[in-house]
Amino acid sequence: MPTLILDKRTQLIETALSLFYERGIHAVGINEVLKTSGIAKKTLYSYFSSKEELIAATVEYRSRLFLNWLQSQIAEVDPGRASIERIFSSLDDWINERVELLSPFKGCFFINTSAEYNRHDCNIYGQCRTHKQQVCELLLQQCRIIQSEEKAAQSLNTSLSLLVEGAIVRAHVMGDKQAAQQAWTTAQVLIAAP
Amino acid sequence: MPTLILDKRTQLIETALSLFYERGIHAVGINEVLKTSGIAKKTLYSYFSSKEELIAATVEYRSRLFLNWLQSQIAEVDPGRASIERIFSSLDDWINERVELLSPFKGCFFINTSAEYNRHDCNIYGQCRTHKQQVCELLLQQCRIIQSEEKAAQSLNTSLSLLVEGAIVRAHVMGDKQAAQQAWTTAQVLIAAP
DNA sequence: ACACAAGTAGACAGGTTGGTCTATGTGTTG
DNA sequence: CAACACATAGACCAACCTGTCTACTTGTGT
Repeated sequence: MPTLILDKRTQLIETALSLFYERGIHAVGINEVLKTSGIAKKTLYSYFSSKEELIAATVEYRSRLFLNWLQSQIAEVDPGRASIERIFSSLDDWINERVELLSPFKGCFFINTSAEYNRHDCNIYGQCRTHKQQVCELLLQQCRIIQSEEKAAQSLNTSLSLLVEGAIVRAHVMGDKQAAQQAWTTAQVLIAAP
Repeated sequence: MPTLILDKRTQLIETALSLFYERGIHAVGINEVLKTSGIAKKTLYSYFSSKEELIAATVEYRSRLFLNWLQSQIAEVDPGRASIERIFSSLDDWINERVELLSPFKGCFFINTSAEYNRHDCNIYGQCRTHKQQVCELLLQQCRIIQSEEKAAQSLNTSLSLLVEGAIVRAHVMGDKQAAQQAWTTAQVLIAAP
């Protein structure tokens, strides 16, 4: 039964994600993932050839989860300015743990993972980079709508991306739970600027 | 000879910092710090009662190093706008590895460390938070000079802090080496805004 | 010359790691 | 019922972890 096969695999990934996100990847051993999920070691190693592979699958899973969630948020409002506002308000929801899917808030999983895996030839690091680029691309689409000139759109995109990343970091490291709101206040100035 | 005593201690901290910053804290064992520094295990445990204590000392050391460096950069120019510009250009120097003292660039040590130690009752996490607040305070002093109204100064301060943190993250995770320059371009809009 | 402080080298203990492997159970299918 | 794929439990291995401890070396001050 293929659904059952996927279930075990998914259970492992979800358990691993939850533990990795909460405490960091190196701090969590395979045995703890197994004990928490109630799955046998042999089963894990039938789906993943190593811990590294489980990590890669976990990062991939989180990336899809996050992008799908963000996209669904944008889909609820008009493209352009309203979507950008929604991105910041969604960020606020995430930071203040109003999104069950992403709770509890422990900063950005990809920033955190990049801290532990930052060698340029490491593909986990590459996955983190790709994820951030995808989020950035999503934002760029909205910038293009309110800035017809491509150069201006890209410039706005970068500025807004800086604010988004900054908000996540301030919220996590400094405990600034209003970071996303302040980021949006700042963003409005940039959008209004000539 | 007290200077010699300090030397061994400092050597350990500097070696640990270099390894921790490059590869993450959990990924580096005590034995590797010892082998790299050429110092005996017994000596380490005469200065620090545990790895945790060495980590704490390492975070403290990096915090002082970074703050002193940043302060010395600001001291070279006029207070106010020029100092803020200098902060962003120093950030650019750091990211692009023109500051030997801080090389090689591997993102922010405190963001990275927060990813591995994020429990609220963990004092290492507290150290990271304190460091960020100190950097922010340094920036606030400059904001106060160009914004006489306290509320406006704080608002500008937060906005600039978001850009600074965002630049560090974009540079590290996305490999955007121009992040600091773009952050400054954005900052100028905010400083000029009414 | 001798005591002493501070260093080195590294064995060792007890625990954890990632990963392999054997033995056993279970549920579906022919 | 028999065969099969898939699961579990957990022993086991070699490597590594933090931290302790013994034994030896060095340099300095009196």
